[in-house]
Amino acid sequence: MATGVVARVLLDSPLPQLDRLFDYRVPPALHSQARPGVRVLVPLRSAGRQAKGFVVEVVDDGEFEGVLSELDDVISVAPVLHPDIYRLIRRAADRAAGTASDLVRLAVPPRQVRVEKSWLAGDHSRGALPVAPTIDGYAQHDVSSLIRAEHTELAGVAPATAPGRRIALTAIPEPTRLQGGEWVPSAQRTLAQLAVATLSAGRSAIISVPDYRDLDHLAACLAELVDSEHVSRIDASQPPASRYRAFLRTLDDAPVIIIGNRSALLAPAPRLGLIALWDDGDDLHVEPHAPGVHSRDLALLRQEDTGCALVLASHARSTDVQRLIEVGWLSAVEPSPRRRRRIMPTVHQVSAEGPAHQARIPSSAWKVVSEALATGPVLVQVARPGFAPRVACAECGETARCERCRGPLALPRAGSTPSCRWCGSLAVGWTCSTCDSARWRSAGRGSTRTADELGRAFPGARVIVSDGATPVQRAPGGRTLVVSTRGAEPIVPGGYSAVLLLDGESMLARESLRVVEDCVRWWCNAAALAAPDAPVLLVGVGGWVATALATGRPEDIAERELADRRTLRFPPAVRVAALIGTSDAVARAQQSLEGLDGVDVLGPVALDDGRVRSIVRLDVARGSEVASRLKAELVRGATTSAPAIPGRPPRRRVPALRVRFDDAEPFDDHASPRASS
DNA sequence: AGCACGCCGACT
DNA sequence: GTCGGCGTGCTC
Repeated sequence: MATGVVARVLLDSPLPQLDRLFDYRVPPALHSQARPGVRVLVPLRSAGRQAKGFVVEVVDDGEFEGVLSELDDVISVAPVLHPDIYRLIRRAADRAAGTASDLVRLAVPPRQVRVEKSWLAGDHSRGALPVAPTIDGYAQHDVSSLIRAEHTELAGVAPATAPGRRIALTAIPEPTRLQGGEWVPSAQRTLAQLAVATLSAGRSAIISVPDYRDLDHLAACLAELVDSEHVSRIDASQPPASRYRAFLRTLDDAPVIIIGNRSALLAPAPRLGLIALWDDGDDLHVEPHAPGVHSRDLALLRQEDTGCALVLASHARSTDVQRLIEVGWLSAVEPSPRRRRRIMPTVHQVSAEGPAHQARIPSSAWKVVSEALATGPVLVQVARPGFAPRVACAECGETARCERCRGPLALPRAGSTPSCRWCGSLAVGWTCSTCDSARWRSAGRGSTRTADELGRAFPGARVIVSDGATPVQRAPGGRTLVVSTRGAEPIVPGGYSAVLLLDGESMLARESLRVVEDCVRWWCNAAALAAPDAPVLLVGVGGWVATALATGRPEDIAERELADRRTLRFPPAVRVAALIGTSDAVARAQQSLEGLDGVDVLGPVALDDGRVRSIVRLDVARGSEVASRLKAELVRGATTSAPAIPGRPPRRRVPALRVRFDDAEPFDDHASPRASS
């Protein structure tokens, strides 16, 4: 039916039953302002009740057959939800049985009126684009074709079929020096060069990295290649005003380099030419809020939408990337000439006596470290922060547990009172629950205890401790031992003269689906901070993993891990969806999936809060079907309240059903009492 | 979320 | 015969 100008509006509401477009008539006074992307105010259900929303499209003819209400107002003419971004968000939400508005929250930062006004009034012209830099360390035909391919796309090559435009890039495993003297990981410089090359071709680039240290390195690399007016930094840590300003800048017509973490992938980049993702195996790439999308998925979807180039770069390949390579979606690109970092396994044969014995360092490693210390700093990677990661009863040897919450106790520093790793409470007057003894002893070694021991083993060396709570950004050169927990390793000028990966055994002992690939990633990332020919030693790990590392072929590990997961039907060989809720709701959700090929369900198992959990495993090809059926169950669960049992529970406040896609945690099999939160 | 509609029990 | 309880369902 002809209804005049109609705005199709996405409501700003987390309710799954409102997660679709609503049609509103646009009154003539608002015709010029009600453009796609603007924030609007609309009536909902009854006059007087208003909801906020975003205009997704403006059409002459709505789809809705009934009587249309009128748009109440246009909040601002800034087109903050770009139609391309809406489409991306819609696809990402549908893949994960989530709502579009959950993702809009990530994509569009909270409005800042002053910032917006000055942007609307401002001048959006930019200076000249930079010239294309060379991309160091890679064969020109490998990487430059990424950028050049953009022009063939304009000539009409179908984006999804053009070959060689989606690559898994193995990063150069060594630090590099910028002109200003600052040292950064080579990987960050490569990504910056790729982005600037893209910009010089008149196209935007997005680079997403997991943490703020990567982001700072990236910003430093870009600073010497391109004027800051061409760079926009999108991350949630900045103050609201600058965050909104950086976001609005990506709405301009001029191409821009967008750097940031997860939400950078949802920034509206004009003429997008490149998406690059650093270290996709890092779980900081998983959005903690519902529906928990992974940056890698956003990158893949957006690449498909736009036909831009895609680079997934890392030192150690994730099984997810391995899968994409094996199905032919990505092609692997290596530095040229090949730079392989060999990580040498060291038999855990502790010296019989002397300071190395005290520090529990194998004698061969002790020799390497003492020699390396003469030429520069040495990195020692350990598994855990603090002094002792575990406290045990001195009588019976049982792990000491918190008397309040049963969490394990740890010793934050030498001589301190043990405290609970879960609730943090101090274990004053602790007694063993097994044998009633009041005496405890520390067990295991954390970063500070290792540092103490190493300081004694290598007299005269300066010892620096870096961990997640107090990370050290840069350590000085010279005779320095840097003891660091994984992920907190500082970069040093010229690279470390040796790297010692000390707690391989205990890191691998963790019960998790992804232990092996996580450990390999941590080790390879630490190894990449070493000087080019410096020795890298791994203590306490043998077998096929050690062989692959010793030959400098970590991708063999990804390949084998993926093969194992295929036989076991574990992710990423299949997708998974966790169903959590009342046993009724979970059972109904399972029923809704009956009759689908390539779908099986594990569970339900009871959780400790009375709810149950099932794990749905599905072939990758079944994704949209399973997600849409589960979404329908979520809508039903939110719409109809559960059949009230005449017994106890009168009204439930928690949602009856929660669905979470592609979360490996259910397979991790560590029954932590915190799982309920 | 809010808010209206409707069906059932207790009231003037 | 009618008032109002809250369970049920819809929102352009």
